[in-house]
Amino acid sequence: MCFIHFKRMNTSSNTLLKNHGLKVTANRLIILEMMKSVGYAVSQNDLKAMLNNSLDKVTVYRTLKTFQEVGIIHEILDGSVQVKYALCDVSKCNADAHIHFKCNSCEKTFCLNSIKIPNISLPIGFMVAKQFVSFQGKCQSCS
Amino acid sequence: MCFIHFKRMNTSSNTLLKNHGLKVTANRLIILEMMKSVGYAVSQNDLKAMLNNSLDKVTVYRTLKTFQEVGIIHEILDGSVQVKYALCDVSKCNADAHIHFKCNSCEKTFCLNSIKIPNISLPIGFMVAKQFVSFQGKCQSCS
DNA sequence: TTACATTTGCAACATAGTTGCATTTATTGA
DNA sequence: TCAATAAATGCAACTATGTTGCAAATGTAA
Repeated sequence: MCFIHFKRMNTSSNTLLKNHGLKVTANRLIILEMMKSVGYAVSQNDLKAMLNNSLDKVTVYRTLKTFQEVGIIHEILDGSVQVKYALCDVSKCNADAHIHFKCNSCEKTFCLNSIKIPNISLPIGFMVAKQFVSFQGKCQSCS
Repeated sequence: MCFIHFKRMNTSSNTLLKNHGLKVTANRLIILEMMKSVGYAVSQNDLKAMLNNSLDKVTVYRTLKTFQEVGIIHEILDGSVQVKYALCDVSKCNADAHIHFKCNSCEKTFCLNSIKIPNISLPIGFMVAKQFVSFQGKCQSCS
């Protein structure tokens, strides 16, 4: 296998995993690199296909779950059937909750990291723990 | 069957269907009445269970799809896996896009019809067709 | 009341997500 | 450097959800 190669290839992915208390494995590095390079949100299946089905779907599933738990990636619900995932911009994902956009032409979903969710006040008694904001339409490249 | 009974039972559901160009059937009336009475958003499966599995899941699926197409109900993405649906407040659902709230205690999701989605400007080139805004946390009754 | 188009339920299939378990792999400390 | 150990991986099998085709049942309009 080529895991030593991978380990040396990208130090930042390597330390990213370690900093979150995860073991550095070939699969985790491959998935991380792939998510970094594509630049848009991917589903479990997208990832598997992008990697030419070289990984079992369960491995992808559990890797994404783990990454999400430790805060390396975050979940995105964009109105399509599958859940998508994207890398967190900074360590604290929730601290700068941003907007997501799904293009109905190219079918890609991505984070608009610079567009923060505005402050919306709810009736008394509501306690907000998490916010989901997704828009659909046409992205810059497609319009 | 009891469809004549149902037809007479609730005139408003009856005319609601007719006004949207739909045939008045027993199943449609039952689903409509159920959604009116529960007061929160339901998934395909929720509905089927609430009706004691008396309807086939395909019927529920197609009925919800039809209702959505004609604008009787709208889709809600609340951060859980399944899509949920709720009755539209007025005929034009999109015209007054509102916020949704999912309570993590009672697990109910509902429309906050009075809280509109604020204007969020995106970078030039983005065309927004649809907006999904959901908050999670504790609702009034549970906090 | 009949004719016709639509709706419904069944069967079957498609897709996504999930668990248990045996094997493989990474990390730690000697 | 290597053995011991805990964690990660792949396979098989399963659950839940969403979807289509088609024949039978039902609603609507004339």
